[in-house]
Amino acid sequence: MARSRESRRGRPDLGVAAVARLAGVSTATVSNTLNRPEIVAPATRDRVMAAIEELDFVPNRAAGALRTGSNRLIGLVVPDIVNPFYAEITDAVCAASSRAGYAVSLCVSGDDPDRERNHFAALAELRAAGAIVVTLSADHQRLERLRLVGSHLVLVDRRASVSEGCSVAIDDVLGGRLATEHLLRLGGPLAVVNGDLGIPQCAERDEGVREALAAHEVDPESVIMRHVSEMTIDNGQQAIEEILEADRPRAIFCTNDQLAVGVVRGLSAAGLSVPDDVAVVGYGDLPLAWESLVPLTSVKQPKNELGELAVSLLLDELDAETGGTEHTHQARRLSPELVIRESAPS
Amino acid sequence: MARSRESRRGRPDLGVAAVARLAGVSTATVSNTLNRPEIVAPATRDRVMAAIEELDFVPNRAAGALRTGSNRLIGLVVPDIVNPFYAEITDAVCAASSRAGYAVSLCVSGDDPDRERNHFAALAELRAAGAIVVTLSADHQRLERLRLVGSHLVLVDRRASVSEGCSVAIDDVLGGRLATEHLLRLGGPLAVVNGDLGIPQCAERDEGVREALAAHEVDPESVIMRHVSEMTIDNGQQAIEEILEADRPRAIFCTNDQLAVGVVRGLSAAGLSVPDDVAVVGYGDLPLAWESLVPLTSVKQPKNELGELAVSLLLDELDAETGGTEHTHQARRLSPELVIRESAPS
DNA sequence: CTGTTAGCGCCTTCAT
DNA sequence: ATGAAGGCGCTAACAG
Repeated sequence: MARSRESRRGRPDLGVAAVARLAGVSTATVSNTLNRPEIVAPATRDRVMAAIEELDFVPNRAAGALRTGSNRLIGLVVPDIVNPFYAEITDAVCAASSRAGYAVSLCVSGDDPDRERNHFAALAELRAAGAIVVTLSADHQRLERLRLVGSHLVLVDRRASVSEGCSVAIDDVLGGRLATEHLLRLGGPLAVVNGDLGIPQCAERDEGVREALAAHEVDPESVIMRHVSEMTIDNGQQAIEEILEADRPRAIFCTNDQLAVGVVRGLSAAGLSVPDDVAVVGYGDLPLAWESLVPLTSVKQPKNELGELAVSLLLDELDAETGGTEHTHQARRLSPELVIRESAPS
Repeated sequence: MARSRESRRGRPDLGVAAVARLAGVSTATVSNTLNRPEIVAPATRDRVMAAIEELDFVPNRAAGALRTGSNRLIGLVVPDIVNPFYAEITDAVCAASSRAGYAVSLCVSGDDPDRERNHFAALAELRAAGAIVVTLSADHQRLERLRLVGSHLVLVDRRASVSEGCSVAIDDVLGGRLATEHLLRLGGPLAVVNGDLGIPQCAERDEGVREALAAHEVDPESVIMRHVSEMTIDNGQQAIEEILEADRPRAIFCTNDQLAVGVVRGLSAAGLSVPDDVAVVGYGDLPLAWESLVPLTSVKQPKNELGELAVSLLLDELDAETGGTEHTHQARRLSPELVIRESAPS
């Protein structure tokens, strides 16, 4: 096959041998200057570098990977790249990986097990070093299947049941508590607009609410609890309309920013002022929060750290295998914090 | 190195040879079953498939790539993955690539030439088949440098100066004209809030405005033209405040949705109703547009098609090289369309 | 510190 | 339709 020597657009695909010849050294020395510069004599190293420059040599990683059995490539699976939450995690993962010299293979799964599996098959074929997976709904079994493909994996945004591997998640109980405590200081009746408690995140945020209530000796029965099926702006607006028919809360905690925007909108439509009449706290601190008409006080999830930590846990696991150091799986939790804006000032 | 045979977590890394042995055929037949199933006798094929299944064999793509000189991998460079515009393009690119059996290596460049170059170097080392690049500000020279790395590339969202390669962009002149024509029908004074005309997209949208003006015989001098340095919500709000000091437009075209949201906000603050007193059209059709308090009429850019077309142009170019068919570079332009919502109804 | 050498796993021509 | 064999470019022993 003639083309095999011309993958770089016409120019023949030279190899270490050519560089070695030009520099007057052996191929091993070329390989060493590339992979372990420190063990090569500076003078030789310079000569080799010059030759590389001169020939415009680009090492063929496929060959290296074949030889060493693994690639500096990590897979990233996210359910939805348009969602800013996942987009920010992706951003952080790309940045951290690239800093460590790894490429990132992205798969937008749409939370579809098939696409997830396809991507994993591809990663296995590429002999990727590992993968970072952000799964929305995967059950235990589905996760196990993923682990079986073999590459090391770090789970993001899932409360790891067992420490069968590393994981990074956000402490949503704490988030719920922070939001609730902030609102409780206002003294009036509290309302909570949440999603389906079947969703782990929602359940945890709810738990945080209850913790705060208990700590402040507030009767949970006195709190207006509302659940919507989908956590959208429209449903938020509808929820507040229904609430206002019977009650008049002084403060409302919405377990995501979309709901909060809807609630603020409904409140305004009802002639109520935010935050003067009713204070509102959202969750997620998405762009939506600050772009909102009245900028939202919201629970900020450390998405950057999430991504970075995921990469560093993965790298640690990889280094352990290579360097023989010990690696113990960890289930890390990151603390969110409350960002105070106009919808619920301090 | 003991590990080299254990890249898949403990299980030894079997190869075609093991499969061949189990199936009682030669390695060539295994390879054929994998790559050209149609030329293998169905019976043999089934036996091979069974053996593959049985052994849980995963072909090593690195070896194949080494042999054939290229990988089923395409690189994607975007300036900012959190921006929904680029996120949607990324989404489409991932989907289309994966459908074609290609993996996607993502690089978030931050529009930084260095990161861009790093990623390209990595892609070259991986012998990626090609790359899709969405560049914000790259000058001609920077693009040339990218092409030099050798892999085939498709440019997105840049008006390709010369047809040195394929490109896909949106016809922003048309977008500007559509928006303007829609507003012109209202008859009152028109205002345009745009960004720096040094940005090609802004310049084109401006040109579209002028085209529409000319077509309707409206004196460009009668139009209030305003330019902001950064196209943010805040600047939009400020722009409208300044405009209102001297004028009272009946319709406003903002060249992105952020500006439009700001303008709507400023209008409301001034006690003006949208769209009854003033109609507003945005550009981009981002989530922001429909999440806005008064949902924005906006120019929708076909981001999905952008991404898909980019992939298919790239694949065509690759196939041409492999299959010997002809490929002619094309600079495609996609037409935006106006999405009518409340801020400027029909 | 540097050179020699033997494959990594697969694909592919050539012969059967 | 199938088998045998060589080599893609690089790395990591090991020897010097």
